[in-house]
Amino acid sequence: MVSSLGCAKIGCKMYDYVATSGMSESGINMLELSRITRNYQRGDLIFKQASPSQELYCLRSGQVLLSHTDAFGHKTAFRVAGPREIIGFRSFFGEDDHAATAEALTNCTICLHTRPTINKLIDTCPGFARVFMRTLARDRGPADALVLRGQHVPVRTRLVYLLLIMKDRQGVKETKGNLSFELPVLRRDIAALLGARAESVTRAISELKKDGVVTIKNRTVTIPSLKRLYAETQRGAEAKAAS
Amino acid sequence: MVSSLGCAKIGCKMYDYVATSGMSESGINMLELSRITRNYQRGDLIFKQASPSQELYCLRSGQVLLSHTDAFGHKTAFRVAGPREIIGFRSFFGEDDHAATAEALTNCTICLHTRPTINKLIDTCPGFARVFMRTLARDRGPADALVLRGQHVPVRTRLVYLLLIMKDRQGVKETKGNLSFELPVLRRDIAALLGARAESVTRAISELKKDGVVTIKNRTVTIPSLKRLYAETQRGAEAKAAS
DNA sequence: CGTACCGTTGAGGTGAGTCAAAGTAAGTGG
DNA sequence: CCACTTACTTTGACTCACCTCAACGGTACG
Repeated sequence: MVSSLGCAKIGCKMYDYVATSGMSESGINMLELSRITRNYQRGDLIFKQASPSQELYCLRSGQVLLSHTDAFGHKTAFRVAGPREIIGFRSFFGEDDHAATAEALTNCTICLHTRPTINKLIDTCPGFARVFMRTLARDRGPADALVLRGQHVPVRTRLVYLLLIMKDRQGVKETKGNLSFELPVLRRDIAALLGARAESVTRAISELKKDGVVTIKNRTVTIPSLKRLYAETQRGAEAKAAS
Repeated sequence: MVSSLGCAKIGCKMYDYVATSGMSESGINMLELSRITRNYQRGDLIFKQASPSQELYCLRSGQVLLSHTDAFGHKTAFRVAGPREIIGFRSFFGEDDHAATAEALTNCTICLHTRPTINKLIDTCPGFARVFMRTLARDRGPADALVLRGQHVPVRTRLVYLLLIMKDRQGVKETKGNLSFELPVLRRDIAALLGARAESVTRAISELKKDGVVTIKNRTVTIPSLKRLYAETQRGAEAKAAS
């Protein structure tokens, strides 16, 4: 079993929420008492699309891929969650079955919080509800990657956007002027995030490499010039102002 | 000026929320006192992308198109709101600038609710917060139309989905076995909803007509067989089960 | 009767999907 | 340590749905 350190000690998001919502010790104790900690192996399903949503999941370590499979059997990924992020909240508060599948990209440790506890927290502290409303409102859910999936933007550009997002989420190393970081996902997952096929991702990668914008070797991304990467973003964007 | 009937009398959504959240008269009075009613003409902007979000808008009559314009100047519509629907709540609770533009498709009457009132309602009644959290969680926002914009689904099929959604939202008439209803939007808006171009929509429409699935003349949609229309939905969906 | 907007139709180009096959990396068991 | 399996990645050839551009028809309104 995992260490029994409290949420406070490990910098858990739920703890932050309870704390910033101006709640006393009692709220934190409530969380601690009902918290369930689980470990997942790489590849494990944390929850599955269309299964009932019972808990709120709070990542302590590891990475999780959230994806949605439509009626046509097409898988679209819309979020990569990391430590200190909460997942499953949309279905939880929507009181709906899970709209997405969560899969462990790496080994993960996750805290589960049950409905009675969360409801009690909401009832006793309006601030807590307010913080969560903010989270819900800001999370675009499957739309998070709206840019990433707009058909009018070429795969190459969408990939660049994704890299810029990933860069800020993953640990970035700097070696002799080059930034580099590790991708937490496979080609096929990148494809799912971009709404493209793995082959197209490969082609976009080799194009970007050819043009010296970024190099992606296996899981390692190397950026010679961040400026150059940002410039890529503007490709074909002579921004015809909207009506 | 518009009639001063209370929200209760006109079946306003906000009133429902306050009522079902088990709140007393006081909550409803609070709403009534601070409510501002406005009229908009067809084509008017109700709020604009990137402008600060100050109020919650509750439609009393008319139809509103919600759309988002990306950095490339591409407009994507993601929702058509009608009477008794609330708009602008995502930015309101996200405490962000508006992520979308709301435009009146027809003449509209809309109630505005200000932040202090809403906050007070949340603070005094956890049930009210809970109801709104449910709304926020269930609203996919710009992703609502995820199916409608999946590139892997042909425009023709996406259009059929849209028609099925519209059918349930608009008043449907039945004349000698044929269902028919009015589209509240222009071709260009349909295109924005589908993530396609107006020309492609036209082509899809004429194809569907040729195959006798639906007829769309100007704004009037005629459906000879609902069964046939649903069947259209399955086009090319030999559902290769996802991995 | 012109202006303006919407809708339709046609011709042409292309980005990305599909299919198929070869190359590479990683784990397993003898 | 090496064959063998399995999974992931890359490359190439082909096809097609949709975009783009451009012209034309229809309807409303001054």
